[in-house]
Amino acid sequence: MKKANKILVTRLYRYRDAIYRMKYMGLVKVFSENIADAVGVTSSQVRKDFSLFKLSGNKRGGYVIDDLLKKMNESLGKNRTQDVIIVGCGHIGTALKLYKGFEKKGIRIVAGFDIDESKVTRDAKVPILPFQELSQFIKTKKIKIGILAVPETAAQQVLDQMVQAGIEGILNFAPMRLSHQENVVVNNVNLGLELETIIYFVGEIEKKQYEEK
Amino acid sequence: MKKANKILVTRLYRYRDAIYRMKYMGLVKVFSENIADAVGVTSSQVRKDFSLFKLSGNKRGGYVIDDLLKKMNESLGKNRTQDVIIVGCGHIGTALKLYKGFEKKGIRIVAGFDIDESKVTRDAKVPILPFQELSQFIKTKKIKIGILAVPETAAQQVLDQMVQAGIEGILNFAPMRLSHQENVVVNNVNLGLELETIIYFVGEIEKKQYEEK
DNA sequence: GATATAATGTGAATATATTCACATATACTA
DNA sequence: TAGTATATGTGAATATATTCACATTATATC
Repeated sequence: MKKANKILVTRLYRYRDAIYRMKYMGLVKVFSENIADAVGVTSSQVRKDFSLFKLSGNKRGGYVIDDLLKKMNESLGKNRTQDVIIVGCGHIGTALKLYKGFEKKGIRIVAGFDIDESKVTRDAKVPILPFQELSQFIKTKKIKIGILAVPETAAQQVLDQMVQAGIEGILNFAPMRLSHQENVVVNNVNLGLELETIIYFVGEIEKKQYEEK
Repeated sequence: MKKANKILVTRLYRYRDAIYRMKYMGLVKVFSENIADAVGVTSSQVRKDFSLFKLSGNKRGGYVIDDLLKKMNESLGKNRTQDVIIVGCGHIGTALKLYKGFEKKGIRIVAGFDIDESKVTRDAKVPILPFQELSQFIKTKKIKIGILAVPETAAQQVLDQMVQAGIEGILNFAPMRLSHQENVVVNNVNLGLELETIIYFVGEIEKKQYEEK
């Protein structure tokens, strides 16, 4: 388990998801090649990644799924549910608040926050609270992870406030890089950028196909 | 403009966004270091990337923003708006349908599709149409790009159908790798995975800080 | 106009990531 | 139980990506 860089860790979570899917299909054993196929990498990549994370199997026998998942869960952490808040309850924030995919990963959205008082719903199962209560909530409930889904113009300021209150990891949907100390983890989801690059490469492929004719 | 790999192209779009922001702030000239700071890379990375894309400036003088943007737009394409459809109008699909950030990038959502007939809204500005009309719509309107926001279990099948009808680029929100021919471009947005990796690295940082004490 | 300064542009050097290839161990077969 | 086939695990080799460093040249100054 050497330098655990982001790309490596991301792949390991992908492997785990794929292996869970295989388990639910009834499989008991897997080979590195099965995992590789499911995730779209080479089998030696899988074995090398496993090696770096001290995940071992049986020579000739592949990996016993239950054992492997147990070890992966130890390394990657799946012991307890993580409480997460959403800051900004516009379209994206609200969609994430209702997104069903987090639960099975042990991620629980515990509250939303919005500056628009008319959006406040204190009694909902997952309440939306006024923005003024954000810092206090983070401190009191010791929230460490937040989703940032506010308008671009407010994003940096809100991030600073969240970090100030104790947030240590942020998933940012504002389409720009936000500055932060290096002891804060920030992942960015930039939807416009994702589409733009798709459009670019579709154009390149079409260009190439045209040239081939 | 050699091997235009994804990571390089993505950075270039980021540079462009940052440069537009600087332009709107009233700047006329930029240096590689300004761009680097805005995007969070080194200045030599910026210059190297520019070099690969045949984007040049003036020695000692930096880059004239308007000239640079013109050249970037030629390389990266921003001549015409791109029509995009959304398949699956659940929480995420609907949020994307309403997302304001696409427009300024020349991306126009022209329709949503859903298997649930009760969601159909033919007369809306951006209509939601029944899933049965998807293939015909793609063919008739020559749609090339689609956002896939259907449940995990349906994703592969729907992707195949979209590609069959003529889609060449897909932004996939289902949390798994989908198989496709290599002349189809697929980008994945895996929200659970993003949060998981944040949680992982927050844990690592906390562990490290604990050990330091 | 001459000189000093500062930024680009890019090969070369370095760092990082992936793949190769094979010794090793284990499961299966007969 | 001996023999064979096959998958792992990992150093070494390769490929890819980033950074260095400096020659070059435009701008600013005097």
